[in-house]
Amino acid sequence: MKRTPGDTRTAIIAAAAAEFAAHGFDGASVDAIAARARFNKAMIYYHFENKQRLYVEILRDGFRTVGAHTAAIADDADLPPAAKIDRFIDALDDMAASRPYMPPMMMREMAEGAVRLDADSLRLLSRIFENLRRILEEGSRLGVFRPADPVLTYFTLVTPVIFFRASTPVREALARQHVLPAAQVDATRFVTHLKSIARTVLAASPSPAAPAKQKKRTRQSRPGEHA
Amino acid sequence: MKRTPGDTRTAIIAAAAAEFAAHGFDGASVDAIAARARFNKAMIYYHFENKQRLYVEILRDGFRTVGAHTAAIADDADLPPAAKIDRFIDALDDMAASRPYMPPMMMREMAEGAVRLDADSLRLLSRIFENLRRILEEGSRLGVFRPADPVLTYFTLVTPVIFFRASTPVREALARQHVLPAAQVDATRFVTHLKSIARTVLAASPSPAAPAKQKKRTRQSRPGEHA
DNA sequence: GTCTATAAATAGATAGAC
DNA sequence: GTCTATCTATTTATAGAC
Repeated sequence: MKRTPGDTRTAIIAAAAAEFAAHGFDGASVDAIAARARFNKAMIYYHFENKQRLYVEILRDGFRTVGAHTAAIADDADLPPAAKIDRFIDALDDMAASRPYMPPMMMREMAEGAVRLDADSLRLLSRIFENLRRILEEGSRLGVFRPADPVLTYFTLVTPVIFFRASTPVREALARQHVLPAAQVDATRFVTHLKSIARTVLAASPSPAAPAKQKKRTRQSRPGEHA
Repeated sequence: MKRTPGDTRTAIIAAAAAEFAAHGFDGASVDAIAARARFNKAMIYYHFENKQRLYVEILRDGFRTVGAHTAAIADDADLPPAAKIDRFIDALDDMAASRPYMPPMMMREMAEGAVRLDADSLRLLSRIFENLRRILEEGSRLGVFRPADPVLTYFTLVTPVIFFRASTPVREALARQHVLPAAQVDATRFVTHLKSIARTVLAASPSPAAPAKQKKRTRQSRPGEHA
């Protein structure tokens, strides 16, 4: 149970993230965060200015990570646009997997109009959108995507990932009550599904919806690989 | 400023819905709800057992309405499956428009694992899913839809509507900061976009995405529903 | 850096007057 | 039905010992 120096802050952040995700900003008490981190409440105020700064720091870190990740994808000169979309979706799902507290926190933050996000956090959040927009534009410029509204596309591709992962507990509860199909739908299948939708929807040509009868594309992007 | 009898309860519910949507269950104080309803806090406890019952009642009413609406759509023998999907999406968007507090409340409730929903509320919620499942099955049986996983479909079609409408304040804030395209994307366009995706994704044959030959039906809101 | 103790404000909920 | 006043628990945050 020995703690290495610098760990305290990290432990508090981890505990806070879990509490904020589960109960929201108001529902998560500083006491509960401290208890989960196995520290005293005063410790939190030693390391952080107040509850809100702690909260914002967590979100900001998440936004920054996805922002950097998706920026790298958008910048990759070797990657065709269709592959970039796949990677973009993967980047979101990777965040959700490695930071499971992010989807719930983002859902709540959207729900209350992002009132707790300062300008800096909003900028970081908007960069994710911006990176998607750039990919769409490149695809359109190269003629492989049809012109697509970035906002519409963002909400059809990004938010389902957030929602799906955030709703895992509810889906499991419904499955236990036998109101959902017993067969669990895992995130990997969902992501695959979303990618295929993205491909279909963004395709430039009046291409068919069904891949069944689809002629083999000569040498278009066939990006199945995960990040 | 005269109140007709029976209005008190309604006023409290309206105020509570707005507060819950904006601040969440824990963030919305009974005092604030009472103040918004222009009543005293004690009035709330006269009409409702406690804060949580009031909260659940609001959600339950919303679920029940969409559940009934979508059930009627699924049951409609005259409607082809593709049109039913359109109507299903409309039903969700109608709820979001007439009950703007529902999307935020649903997002928050998902985020915390629906811990406040009793079995009855969960049943009402699951009926919405069930109605979509029935439409998909019918379409598949009739050969006009490809077999589609109802859970995957639910999360690609339903959650974007919720998320999009719940995020209206944030989108507007970002637009004011000029980080989003100035041209506002309105809900109608988004719904149209979603319907076209649904059609493309669900199409059985390598058929065109265009809804060329759909019978025109006046899409009308259900009678006697909430203002 | 970490703790105990406590201040100060606010929460949900109730009693009882009218 | 509606109000004022209040009880009790919990909240964020801080002071100060070690």
